[in-house]
Amino acid sequence: MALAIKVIEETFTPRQQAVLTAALDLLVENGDGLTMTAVARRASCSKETLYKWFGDREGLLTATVQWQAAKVRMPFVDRTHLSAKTLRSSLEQFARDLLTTIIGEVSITLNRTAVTHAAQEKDSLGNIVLENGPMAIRRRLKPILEAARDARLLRFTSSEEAYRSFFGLVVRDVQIRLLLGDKGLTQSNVESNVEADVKIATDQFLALYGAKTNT
Amino acid sequence: MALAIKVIEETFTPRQQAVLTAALDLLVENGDGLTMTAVARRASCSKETLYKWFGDREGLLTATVQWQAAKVRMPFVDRTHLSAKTLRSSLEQFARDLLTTIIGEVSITLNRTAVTHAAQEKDSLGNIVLENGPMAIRRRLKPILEAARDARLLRFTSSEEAYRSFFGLVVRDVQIRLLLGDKGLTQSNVESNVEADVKIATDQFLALYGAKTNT
DNA sequence: GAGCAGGCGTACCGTACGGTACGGTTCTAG
DNA sequence: CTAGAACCGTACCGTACGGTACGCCTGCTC
Repeated sequence: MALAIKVIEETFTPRQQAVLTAALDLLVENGDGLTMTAVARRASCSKETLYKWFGDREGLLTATVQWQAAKVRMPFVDRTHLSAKTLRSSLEQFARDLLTTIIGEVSITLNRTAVTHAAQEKDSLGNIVLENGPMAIRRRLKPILEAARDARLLRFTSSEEAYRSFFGLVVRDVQIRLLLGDKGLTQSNVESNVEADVKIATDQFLALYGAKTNT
Repeated sequence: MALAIKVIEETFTPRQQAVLTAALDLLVENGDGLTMTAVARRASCSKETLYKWFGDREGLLTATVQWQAAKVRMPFVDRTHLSAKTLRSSLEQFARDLLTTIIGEVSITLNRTAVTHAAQEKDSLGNIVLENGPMAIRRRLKPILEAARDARLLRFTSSEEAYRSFFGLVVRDVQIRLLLGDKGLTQSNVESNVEADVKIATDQFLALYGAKTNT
């Protein structure tokens, strides 16, 4: 809980951000096998500086993931006047953002790195990614859903369940396949289908949870 | 393609299977950081034997994942006489198997290992997991769906789309959260909800794709 | 200009681990 | 009984990498 708030406070000097960018680039290129030496060389700084700024490799990695993950910004959705139409477009917006984020190379890298670390009892990176990924969306989406329910546009008993259904309908098997390196799922391949998938997912979600007047 | 067939052929002596079991145990315990020395010690064999049998670390890992992933067996579903009732129970069975597999410690470990390797341009493990996970389910489920469509029990244009919706409705955000080490999602926590989730997912899928007579 | 802080580059250290070599032991074949 | 294969245990080698130390340069302050 303190984490999400802390992230926003966390500020880095431009030079430090340049270092983090280099680290992220290497992460995208070589996966978790990034070397302190490599980062130092890429960022044209000394290893000593890296250790001074970030403590150790883990710290550098955490800073990189944190800094990058916090960049994922969800667009603000107008909640004041909800209609069937604005609700649909809001949902589509959410679906679109979720999908485009998930299929991005940076997101894939961050998720892979976090998964790798979760396999070693180090769940800090996993928590960061969770907090800035699924949980962030959940925090944003649930109020909308509940407002829509109050406005009799949606029907459900548990907003948690509704959120998770939405997530599933949007993400499907795309994320896990990308994480596993499925070559049948190139980025451009998925990208070109985003709009259609967004439409389908939204339609399906509304079919399941929309009040009768919605189609 | 040749891979899926090869897997079945692949046979290991009991002794070798004991070694693979040891390797899997260490994988579950320590994540991908398993050491050849550790495997040798755990399995009471010499490193030289490991290298003789599996070539190198990569080979041992591949053999372990392959051997374990192939153990995931989907129950056979009767396709001969489909009714609304048998269709529903088949779908529930699929959902149940998918969920229980995904939340298992072994599955989590295998997926994490494969994801880790996919981050290093080594996608062989990812392919194995994909082939024995999502793809295996898809291969099994799609014929059922198509048979159900022919029997006027389901309605869809693309069986691929229908399958992916089913997958999404069942898995939702459970797998990615487990892979990321979400502590709010303990195994027992999820386990106790499997039946309820299976029911919900099946209901939702039938609501979306069932012919009108189905509820 | 002297002193000093920040930071670059490089050399260095220790260790962990993949991979190999080798001696000793058990089992099987003939 | 002997030869040899299979395999265990362990010692060993080379390297890669995390982390530290140090020399040097730059720029800033008084």
